[in-house]
Amino acid sequence: MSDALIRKLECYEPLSDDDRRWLLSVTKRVRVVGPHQDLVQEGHNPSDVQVIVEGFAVRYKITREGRRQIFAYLIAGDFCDLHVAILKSMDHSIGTVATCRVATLPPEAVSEITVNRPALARSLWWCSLVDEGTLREWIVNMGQRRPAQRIAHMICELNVRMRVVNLTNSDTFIFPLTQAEIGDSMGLSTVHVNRSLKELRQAGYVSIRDQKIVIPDIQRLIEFAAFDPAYLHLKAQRIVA
Amino acid sequence: MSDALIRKLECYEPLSDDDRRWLLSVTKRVRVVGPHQDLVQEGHNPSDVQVIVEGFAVRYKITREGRRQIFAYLIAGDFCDLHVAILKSMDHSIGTVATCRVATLPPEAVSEITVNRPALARSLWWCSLVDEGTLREWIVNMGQRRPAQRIAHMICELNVRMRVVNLTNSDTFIFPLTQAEIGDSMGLSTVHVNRSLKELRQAGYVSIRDQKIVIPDIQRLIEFAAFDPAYLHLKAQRIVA
DNA sequence: CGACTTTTTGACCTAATTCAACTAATGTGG
DNA sequence: CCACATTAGTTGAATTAGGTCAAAAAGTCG
Repeated sequence: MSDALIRKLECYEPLSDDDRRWLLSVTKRVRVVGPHQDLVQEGHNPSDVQVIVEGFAVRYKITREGRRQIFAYLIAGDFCDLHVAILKSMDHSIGTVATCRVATLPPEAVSEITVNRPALARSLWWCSLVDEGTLREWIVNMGQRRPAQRIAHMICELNVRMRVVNLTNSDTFIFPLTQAEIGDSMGLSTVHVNRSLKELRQAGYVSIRDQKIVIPDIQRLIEFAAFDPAYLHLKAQRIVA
Repeated sequence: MSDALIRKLECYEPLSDDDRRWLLSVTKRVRVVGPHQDLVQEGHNPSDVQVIVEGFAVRYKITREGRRQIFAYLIAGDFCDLHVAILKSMDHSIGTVATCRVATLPPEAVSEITVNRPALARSLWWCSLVDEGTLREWIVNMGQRRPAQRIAHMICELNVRMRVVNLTNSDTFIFPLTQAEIGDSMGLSTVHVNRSLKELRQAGYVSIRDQKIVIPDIQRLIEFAAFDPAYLHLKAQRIVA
């Protein structure tokens, strides 16, 4: 279960047995957080670093006008707040969508990494650079792609990330967002998300049913979405598609 | 001139005299790059880290369909490619807009920082976290704000950043982007940028003329744009507005 | 079962794009 | 320095993509 993080990190560089063991031990204690709960809130300053072990969460911000923008999806193996050591306060919130199991690394674990485990530190740095690349691609998506293509692109990305942590090997995975939440992610109205999904479904690109995404032909979807996974910076090409 | 970087870093934490001197010496040699040149290209893997000393550049990506999305503005004191040490290849390009003076840090300088200058390393980490926050806010901007507000928000942000590096103290600064380039930044057509700018100008919020932005009343603009600079994580509040 | 949320659909409307023309600026070579 | 070429900004009109509103259908959960 909690080896998602390890699987992910090893897409960058193999870990030593010792680092692997240490990570397992330090992420062993998890708590369960129900759906639609905040893991961290904007303005707060958590002292611990949280890692999603299982479930689905999102990074989001609420504007003064009360509109919500979601700008990242967090799945097993993803860090919530690596920034903690440097920044004084969160500039956005993180909320669960589905029930999550969350591990908590105390500040000592973080300093253990930075001081004594340089290989791990490099891997975490890689994570945060990939997150940054993912944000950039998100912007490209919102700015330059038509709605259906936009959703398709997001699905292609998630499919790759799910494969990395072994949550799919057949282009089918759990996706608990509502259409309203997809809309808040992509800057679209709920109604238009619904119509775009219908378009995708009717064209045979994807279907979302019972909180599950099914991609009948991933190559066709990649083509349609103009998806190029370079920004995920995976070493292992086999994972991509 | 080249103290822009120092000014910026000191928004996070004061530097030691030694670090300050070292930074000055290492960013002393600059080259001049004309307008509309790439400083780094997608897919390439530069070995040096570049810092903008003067001028204006953008991070961008071209989609398969040939559409350009700009997702970051680089001004004096900004790093081009801190990722170099970790990632094998750039997932986007950086191009000048106006003529730039660019300093180049060789790989040795980077390892000097990570190995012997932990305070500097922390400051650079802070830079990269702020960049990340800026990307998130960019997404909020594109997804949730109306065009005129979106442009206004971008201007508020730039105004703060310009003040940090001493490129304005009177809410007036050089802004060399064309309306087409603003459009590519914000996901808007050129025509609509033009109309939104007209709206902003007529309402007395901002005017862009001769490559210069003038903000008559920054508080009014901040209010209109719903701008909250928390995501820039500046220690010195006086800088904000 | 009944309350509630989510999905789906239709009708209407507005915001934003596209197309096209024109003006204003900027730059270039003779 | 001027004539010409090129790029950038401005405006109007037509079109369309996407949003809003409203209501029904389907699914979820106590």
